[in-house]
Amino acid sequence: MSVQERKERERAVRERLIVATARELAEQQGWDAVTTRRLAERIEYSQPVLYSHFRGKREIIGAVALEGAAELAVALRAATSAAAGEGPRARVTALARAYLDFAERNPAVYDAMFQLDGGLAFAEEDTPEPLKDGFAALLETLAEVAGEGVHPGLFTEVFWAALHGLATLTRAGRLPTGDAERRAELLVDRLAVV
Amino acid sequence: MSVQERKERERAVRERLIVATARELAEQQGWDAVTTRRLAERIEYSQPVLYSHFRGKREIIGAVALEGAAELAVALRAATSAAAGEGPRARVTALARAYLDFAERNPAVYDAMFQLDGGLAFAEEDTPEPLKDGFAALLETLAEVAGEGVHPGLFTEVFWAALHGLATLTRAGRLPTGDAERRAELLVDRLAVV
DNA sequence: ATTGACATCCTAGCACCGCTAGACATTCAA
DNA sequence: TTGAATGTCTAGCGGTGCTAGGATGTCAAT
Repeated sequence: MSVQERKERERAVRERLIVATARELAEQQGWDAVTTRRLAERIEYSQPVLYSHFRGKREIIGAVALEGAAELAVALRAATSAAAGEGPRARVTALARAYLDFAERNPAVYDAMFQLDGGLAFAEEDTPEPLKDGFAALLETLAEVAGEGVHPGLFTEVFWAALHGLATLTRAGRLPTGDAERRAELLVDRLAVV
Repeated sequence: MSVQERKERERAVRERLIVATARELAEQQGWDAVTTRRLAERIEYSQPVLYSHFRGKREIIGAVALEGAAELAVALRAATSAAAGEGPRARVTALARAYLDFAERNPAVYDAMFQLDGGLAFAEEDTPEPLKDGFAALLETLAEVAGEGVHPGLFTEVFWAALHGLATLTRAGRLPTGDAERRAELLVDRLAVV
């Protein structure tokens, strides 16, 4: 059965290549430039090969989104644990900064996660693990500043929504550039109960 | 010169028809369904007529966005002035509710304003008047709860971003349905200084 | 009234999109 | 050696935004 195993391995490699290439292309030229033709050309296969791995373009976006969610969770935990000894206030600030930083550095991935339709289920039973984990990473740090009598999950949702709003409006040019840091500080000041 | 005036009037009418039809179609079936062919068919003209009014589809989206911004400003002012005698806290709550309500009732228009590319300039010198006015409507009510030493404009940006995050994440199914009201209350409780 | 210039509008078509049917080659078990 | 199964490709479908160029109508000047 070694032959079959090798084939499966090669298939898995190619699938990762597709996702990585889609992501790269999206970061370089935006998601509009990620067409099945261009993507196929870049991986040096024909278009139908894409459809032997994914049901369609939307699933490819979904795959990039999952990859991004896992990375975001890692980045958030890295930031908060780096500020572990500095009290909840500093941890929340670090969390917010890390979140906004991720959105700014990986705009296409961020879009795949929250802006585009990747066919993923959110806030439901069959929500993929990386997405739940990303939310969990937020919850871990935010739970301790939710305040008395406030449900930590609800508080996390609100905090997350605020960060998401800042991230998207900033990047879409809807907010003046330059004050990003001050806005983040104000948000943490007000929302977090320390 | 009356003939020419009549023609200009008719042109203006047709332009409004295009925008209204695009909006209607978008609200009924989503922006994906708003193709130049379908739009042309609905207004009972051929496709090229659209391009004698707008440079392209993006400008049509932009026109819908401007219309929406004006309506949003009206809705926000109506809500706050209805709660005029109830203190700042009640006014801000009414404002937040009105904003989220508008986003929920007019999803396609909201998308045109903040999600899609309508080719509009935001937060710049040549920002169209309706957009500035929409922000102004927020600012009027929020300025009095910005808190000491906090720039009202900056505070409004943060508050707006939070509302925007709630609106988009809720509608995209990224947040559990049903708790929308509690999230809005929490947001007002924390952000507004009363 | 006729003519010519101008404005208006439509038909037809471009290049591109996501996606798929069916032909072709290759690989493997009988 | 052969037949089936697997893998990949070419070619094409119906759709998209957008536009060139021709047809039609309207007007002022003769």
